[in-house]
Amino acid sequence: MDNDLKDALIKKGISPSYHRLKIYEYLWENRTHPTADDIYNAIIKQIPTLSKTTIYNTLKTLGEKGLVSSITIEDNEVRYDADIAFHGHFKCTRCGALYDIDPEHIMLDKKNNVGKKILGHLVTEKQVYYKGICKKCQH
Amino acid sequence: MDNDLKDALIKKGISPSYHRLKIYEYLWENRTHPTADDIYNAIIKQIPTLSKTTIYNTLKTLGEKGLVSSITIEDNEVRYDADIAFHGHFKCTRCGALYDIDPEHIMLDKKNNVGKKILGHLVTEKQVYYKGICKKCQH
DNA sequence: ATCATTGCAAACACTTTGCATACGC
DNA sequence: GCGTATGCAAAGTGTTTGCAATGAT
Repeated sequence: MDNDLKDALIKKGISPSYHRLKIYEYLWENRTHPTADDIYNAIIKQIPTLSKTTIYNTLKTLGEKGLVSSITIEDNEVRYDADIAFHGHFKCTRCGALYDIDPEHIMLDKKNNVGKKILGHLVTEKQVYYKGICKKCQH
Repeated sequence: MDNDLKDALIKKGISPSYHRLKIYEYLWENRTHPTADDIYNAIIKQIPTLSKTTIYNTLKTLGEKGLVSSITIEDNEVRYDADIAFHGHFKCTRCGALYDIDPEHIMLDKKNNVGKKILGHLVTEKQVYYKGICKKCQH
C-alpha cells in the first residue's frame, strides 16, 4: 500500500523522500480536505523536525505533477485533496466542514470540460462549490 | 442613476455616505471583478484621503446586505462583483483576467439551487469557475 | 563530492483590529 | 452633542523566499 504511493511518486518523476511520502500518504488516507496547517499538525507528531516549508514545497510539487488538487473556497485557506477525479464541494459556513459532492448531484455534465473551449476560452480546470449549512448543523 | 444606487443602499438599511456610494458606484459600472486593491486605486484619485480600511468595511457591509458578491478563485485575492445574479467565471491563468460565464454555457441548471438541499445540506450559495487560457492569450 | 531536500528566519501580501479623529443629522 | 463613518498604524494570517545545513548516492 505504501509502495503504491511510492510508485505513484516515482512514476511522476518525484523522488520519494520520507517526508514527501508521509505527506502524500496523509492526503491519501484523510479525505477531509486538510489545509497545509492541518497536514503539518498531523505529521509533526511522527516527524518532530518537520517544517512548514517542506509541507508547502511538497504540496506545490505534488500539485504541479497532478497528484493532488487544491481547492480554494475561502480566501484565507487552500485545501488539498488526493482525489483528483472531478467532483464538487460543499462548505458548511457554520462548522467549516468540507464535503465532497458527486457530479450527478449537482446537475452537471460528468465531464469537467477540461481540454474543451467555452466561449473561446480553453479550460484546464473546473471547480464547483456550494456554501450553506450542512446536514449535521441543521438541528 | 446615482440616485438609483443611493436608493439601493437605503433600501438595504445602509446609510449612503459619499465613500460608500462611490465604492458601490465603481462596482456597478466596472464589471471587471476588481479586488479591494483595484477599487482603492481607482477611487483614491477622486477621494485622496480614502483609506483601505474604508474599502474593506464597505465591501463587508455591501456583501452582508447582498448588494455585492465576492468571488474567491485564487487564495490570495478576493474579487467583488455588483452582479449578484448567478453566473460562472473563467480565470485566465496567463493574463489573470476574469470573465463571466452564463449558466447556459456551462451545462448547469440555470437555477443555482440556493434554498434547496443537496445530500441533506442546505445551500445558500453556489460558485462555479473555470481556469485556463483565455481567448486573447491563445495566439 | 555533488546535487537535491529540508529547515529556519525573514519577508510578503492581504486583511482585520483598536482606537482616535472627524463628520453628519 | 451624539452616534456613526473614517483613517491610521499595528497586529494577524497564510504563504513564499533566501540561504545555510543536512542528507542521499
